[in-house]
Amino acid sequence: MKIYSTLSGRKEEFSPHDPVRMYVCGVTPYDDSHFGHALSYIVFDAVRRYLEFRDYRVRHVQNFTDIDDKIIGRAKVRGVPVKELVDGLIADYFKDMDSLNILRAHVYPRVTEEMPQIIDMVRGLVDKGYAYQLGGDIYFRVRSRPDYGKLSRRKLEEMSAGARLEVDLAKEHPMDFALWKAAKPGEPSWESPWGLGRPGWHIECSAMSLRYLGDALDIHGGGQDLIFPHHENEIAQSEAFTGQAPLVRYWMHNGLVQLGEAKMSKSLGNLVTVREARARYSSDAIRLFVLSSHYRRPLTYSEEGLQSMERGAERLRLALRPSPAGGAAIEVGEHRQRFIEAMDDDFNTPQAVAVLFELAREINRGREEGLGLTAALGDLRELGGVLGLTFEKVKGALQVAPFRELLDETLKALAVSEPFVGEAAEVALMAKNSSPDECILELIELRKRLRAARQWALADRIRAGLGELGVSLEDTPQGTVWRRAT
RNA sequence: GGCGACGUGGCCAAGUGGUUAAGGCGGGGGUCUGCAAAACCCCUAUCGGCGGUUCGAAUCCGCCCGUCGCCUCCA
Repeated sequence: MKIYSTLSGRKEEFSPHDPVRMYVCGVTPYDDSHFGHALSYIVFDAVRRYLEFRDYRVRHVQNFTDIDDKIIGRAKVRGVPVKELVDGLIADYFKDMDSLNILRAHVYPRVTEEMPQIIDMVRGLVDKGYAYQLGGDIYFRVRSRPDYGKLSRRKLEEMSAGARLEVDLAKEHPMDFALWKAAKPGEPSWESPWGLGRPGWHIECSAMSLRYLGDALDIHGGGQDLIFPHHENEIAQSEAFTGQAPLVRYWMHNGLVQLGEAKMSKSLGNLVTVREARARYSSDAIRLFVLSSHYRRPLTYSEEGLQSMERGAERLRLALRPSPAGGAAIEVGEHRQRFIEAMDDDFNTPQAVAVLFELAREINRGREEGLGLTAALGDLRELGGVLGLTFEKVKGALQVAPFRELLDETLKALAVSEPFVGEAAEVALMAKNSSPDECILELIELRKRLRAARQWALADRIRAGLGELGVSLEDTPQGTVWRRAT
């Protein structure tokens, strides 16, 4: 199994600890989760599920950066305490991610609950000469690390040259970054050896990954936008603190979501939230959309793309329809093998998805030939599950009224066509207090009688009417079945 | 300005030196069906441009054109 690491710029053979130490950068909860978050966490969810599928044990840690300028600002705007804002948004985060069938990490450390560890680390860095105090602030001395820039492939000289920096002249080097920031009046703060303050942005991930996973991680994941400065700084301070390198064996960075011409981001305001996306598309459709392109490539959000994946998801679901136990089983070992080969190659989910569709075709073909499908169906479900597919189509409840109306209209139409009036009245009575499902079944029953009498115009009108209400009919040898249209 | 990524059929998207260039969606034709639906079968690309390396390139090198990301908060 090979994984591409940003640090080496190459695919490398995967040889992790047991259990695999996997740290994924979490969100800063100051607003709703958007599609970019969905992409990142779907990707790393697939990574984790695949590792577990391959019998690795995985210890998965993901943080919440629950204190920072944006959070403080947002809390002020909304007039609520920081803690209240953050707790609510974290609850929403879990709701959103659950709705995408994303497995929960084993630990979700929060910055505000890790202060002693963070302060210890900052103090250690000061003691070892890697950081210095400036007023109530502590800065990391980037020049103390000769390999600073190794992840993002930058050199300090190049960066300080053209960068847009508000230069704090007191800092020893413009790129020195804050480990600890002195408290501003009215903002949340914590006691430290340097007075009241709060942690800088990067230090928490170093402190928390060290605490929960140790000083040598296997996988560290996040979006490509975190490579610099966040992960670069994490490497610098962690490796300086522990004296242990490399901090991470496999740096995995997912490509960013684009919306139209530009990156989707909070600051640009061109967001599609997870909730909005989820209201329109099934979890499977969203996951297929994301996983049909390689995780290291940018992905352009598009309604058309999601819609086409919704149809694809339906195709997979239909392939899983139960089938009577048939004769000789169809051969599917090859698909399983190709799925594994694809995923072993740096999580090539687009190829893995392709294998799923090919397996679905194989199943449908076998079904037509009356072959045994049990093993094949099991494989499709299992391999799809590795990509986090549920094969469920959860939709809002149908409203009964339109179906009652359609039933009434149909009965009225039937009133002028003799042989059915009696039966129709009977049915109408039965339908009086029925649910949408019962209405649909009544309509199907009426249509069945009409078809038996070769009254196709009326029969087709029922089908069309149901179609307009989002219900599609399928006449099979076993009778007529209905399902929610995609 | 510095660093990096990308440009494959109508749309999306794998492939990254050598048999027929995956897969999805869409489109066309057929089978099944009263008609549909679903499903199956068949068809629908020579890989941004130019030049080079090679017996052989979408796949390596150079130049050009175009798109995007990072360098500042960000998954």
